[in-house]
Amino acid sequence: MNCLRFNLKTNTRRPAILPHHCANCSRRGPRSFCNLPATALRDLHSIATTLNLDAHKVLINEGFSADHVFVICSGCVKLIASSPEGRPLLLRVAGPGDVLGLAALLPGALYRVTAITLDPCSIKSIPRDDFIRFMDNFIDASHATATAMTRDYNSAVLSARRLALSNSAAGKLASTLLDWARMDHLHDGPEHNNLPISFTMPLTHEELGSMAGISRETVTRLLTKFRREGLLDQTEQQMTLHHPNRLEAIYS
Amino acid sequence: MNCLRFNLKTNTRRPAILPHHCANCSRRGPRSFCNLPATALRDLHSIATTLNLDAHKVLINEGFSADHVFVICSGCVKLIASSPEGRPLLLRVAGPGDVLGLAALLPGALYRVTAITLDPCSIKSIPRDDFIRFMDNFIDASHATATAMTRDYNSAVLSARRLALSNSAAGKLASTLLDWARMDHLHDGPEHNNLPISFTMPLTHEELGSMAGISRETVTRLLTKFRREGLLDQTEQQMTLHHPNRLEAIYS
DNA sequence: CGTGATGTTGAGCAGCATCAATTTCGGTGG
DNA sequence: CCACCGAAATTGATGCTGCTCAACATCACG
Repeated sequence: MNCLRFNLKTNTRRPAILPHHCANCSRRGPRSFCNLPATALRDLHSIATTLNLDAHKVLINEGFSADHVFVICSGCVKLIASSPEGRPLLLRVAGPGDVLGLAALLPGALYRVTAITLDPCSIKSIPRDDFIRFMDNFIDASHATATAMTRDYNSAVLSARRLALSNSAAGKLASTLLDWARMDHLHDGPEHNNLPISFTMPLTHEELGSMAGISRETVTRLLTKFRREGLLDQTEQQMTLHHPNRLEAIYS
Repeated sequence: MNCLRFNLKTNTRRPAILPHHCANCSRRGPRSFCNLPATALRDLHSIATTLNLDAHKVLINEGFSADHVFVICSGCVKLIASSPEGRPLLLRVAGPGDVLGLAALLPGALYRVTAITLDPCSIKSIPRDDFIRFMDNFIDASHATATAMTRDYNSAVLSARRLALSNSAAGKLASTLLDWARMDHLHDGPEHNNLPISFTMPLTHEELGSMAGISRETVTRLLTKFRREGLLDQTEQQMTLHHPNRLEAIYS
């Protein structure tokens, strides 16, 4: 299998970062936090600082005082919960339009996760107090924040469920892949169809393992097993699940 | 060991439910959602319906359309994420002052967890639209909601971490107990002391197991092992952790 | 005193983590 | 252009942990 990480570095799907005004942003999708009225966008732009980060840089450090909120303009960021002794747990991968660091809304709170860029990123950074004022001024903004927090919460619940529900490694990996696929295709039609799903998989086996709660070697073994059984295919970073239903049915 | 569940039924610590006005509520603590100015409380009271539920009743059903927000006035409610095949995962136990069903803030969202009362409960039920209007009218209410959602999120992350970080059952159970203890003592002083912690444990071994991601029998075995090693004690529903640090150090 | 839910303890087995060796592949530098 | 390097992927062998099954004890309640 090819090396995903290095393909990423030369990937041109995400173009070079051009500083731009939020009001003219073309990357904004319907599910983006920054899908807001023009007046709110102008305010948001005025209180934000743009960061341009290389790949593999630490954006948020678990345990540090939460004083900034971040909005991803471009690039991917992985969110990790860790503890001194244990291995890291990859909670989710955030993309353009996602908001990070919402724990900062609570006075005196600490960041509960670490955020690390997967590829070069353009990210807006907003001081806590300015963001709270922004929310209080624009009801749309406060609704968008609630939406973002709900998404965070749901994805954390999915993570927990994944790790607990199935006792077999195969089941954990299968539901990790399914959760991922569905996260990318929330806008699509009916949920429980059996059509093949394609999505971008920018993670290494190690990272996938820390997302499913299993070891790197087991990820390799299971992916080859799934491929042999015709359940999925992978070329470059594109992963295709051919029989979502059959993956769903794996629990032992 | 004594039977926790049945003790609970005859437990008088939580008095019989008396309908009362939110403004005069004596149960309201500093961390309660309903720790709000009098004007907001009057509005909250006017839009809410009070439910009095017996123990072991279903309050929220996973997968159903989220159209109500709930505020717990008295009693305990367990939050469960489940899936058709797997065993249930107990995410957390909510108590007085907690808010449930915040997924209802998103239009068209579904409840992602099931909520079941552990003992007789008094719970306020608020229709989605009224709650959103309430938030928009009172900035304090919208801040309190953000606080509640952050607590939900943090507790979901803790659940996920618990299940993933340690590969041994002992580690999972230990961190479950520690998380629980700390949830009850957030207001206390420094975090990393080695003083004994006492708290109420209203769960059966089965429920503890579904919280830690281990089997009922393993819970029994480990609790007796911990007790023999002097790490904890349990009389009735009171559990005392004697050496938090030593519990913390368990990872294999 | 029967019943059902819960707690306790023991024995055996399978699945997965772990360790170890090898391959593949991009990038780098001569 | 080739040799080297390091990161990631792959494959095999082995040991141990905790799940499962099973039998029994205990308790609350009707």
